[in-house]
Amino acid sequence: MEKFDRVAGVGPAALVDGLVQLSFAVQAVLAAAAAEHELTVPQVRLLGILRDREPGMLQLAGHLGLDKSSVTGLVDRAERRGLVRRVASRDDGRAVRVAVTELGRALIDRAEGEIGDRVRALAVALTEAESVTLTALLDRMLGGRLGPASDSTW
Amino acid sequence: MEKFDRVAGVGPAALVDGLVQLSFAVQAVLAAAAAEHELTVPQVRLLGILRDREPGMLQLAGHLGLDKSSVTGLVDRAERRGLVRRVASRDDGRAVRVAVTELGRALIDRAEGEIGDRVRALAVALTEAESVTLTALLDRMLGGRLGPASDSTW
DNA sequence: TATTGTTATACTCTATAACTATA
DNA sequence: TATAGTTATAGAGTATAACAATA
Repeated sequence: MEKFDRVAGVGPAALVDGLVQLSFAVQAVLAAAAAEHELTVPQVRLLGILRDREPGMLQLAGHLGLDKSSVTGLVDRAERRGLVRRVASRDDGRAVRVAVTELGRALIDRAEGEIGDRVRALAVALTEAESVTLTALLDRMLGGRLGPASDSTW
Repeated sequence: MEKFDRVAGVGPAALVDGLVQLSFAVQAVLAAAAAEHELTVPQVRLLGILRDREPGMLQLAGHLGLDKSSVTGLVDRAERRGLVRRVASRDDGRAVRVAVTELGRALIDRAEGEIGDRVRALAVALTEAESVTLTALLDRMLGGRLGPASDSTW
């Protein structure tokens, strides 16, 4: 006991604080980078998922962790802007699949580039070795979900 | 070059991905813990700031990074629930200060306890040494803002 | 009956612009 | 005039409950 009390910024409380503060910093960067392309964070997530998928509304809701009715609105707004389109399923008259348009794909590519730049900038204070260490720790915390960039969905 | 291509989950892209994924994980935990006490994340931030301050609306807007009109709404909803109250300033007839009530203080204490537990749980996969390393890296990224827990504001 | 998706409704959060009251 | 705060308005995002159409 008394293992941490003497050093400010160390110990379980500082870890919680750091994780929370960092999450706000990352989200702020995400929102700002998205806004630069007239997107919101949920819209970026939506388009990111659609980059290599053409899911139904329920699958989309599952990916996003949202209610299906929320996804209806999200897709409505994206469709109104020409970023995605609903495609009627041939085998199931009730179902639709959601596909990204060329416009949407171009937009998400640019937005994610900007997001990458800005998030990377959060780590400029770290040496390359520290970045590698951090990446490994994040991977452990996320249960090894940090795979090849291709299926980075968040 | 070709420094990273061979190992999945390492390299700048994996770092960006990890930071983004972690930020979503932390925010989800925050929202869930807050909801358990019928709070939202912005309400938790508000009450957290008021734990050791009694700021005016503009100062509050500064702390939260929001427009003053947004803060009006935030404080309105908290006041309606009896969590905060507006106190008229004696020296300036235009100004109000916002103070947390006993009810609000009790609520934020419980909510932050739960948040601490749940955020800590995100790091269970790490050894104690790794946690210390991670905390130090977070501190570096945040520009040394991880001080004693007392002024943890986010 | 069960499933897929939309609609109706309601709320929180946020911003911009215009306004009130005081300084 | 400048400042502190509110109001009016608008829009995104989210959920719950009820509904329509198809399976």
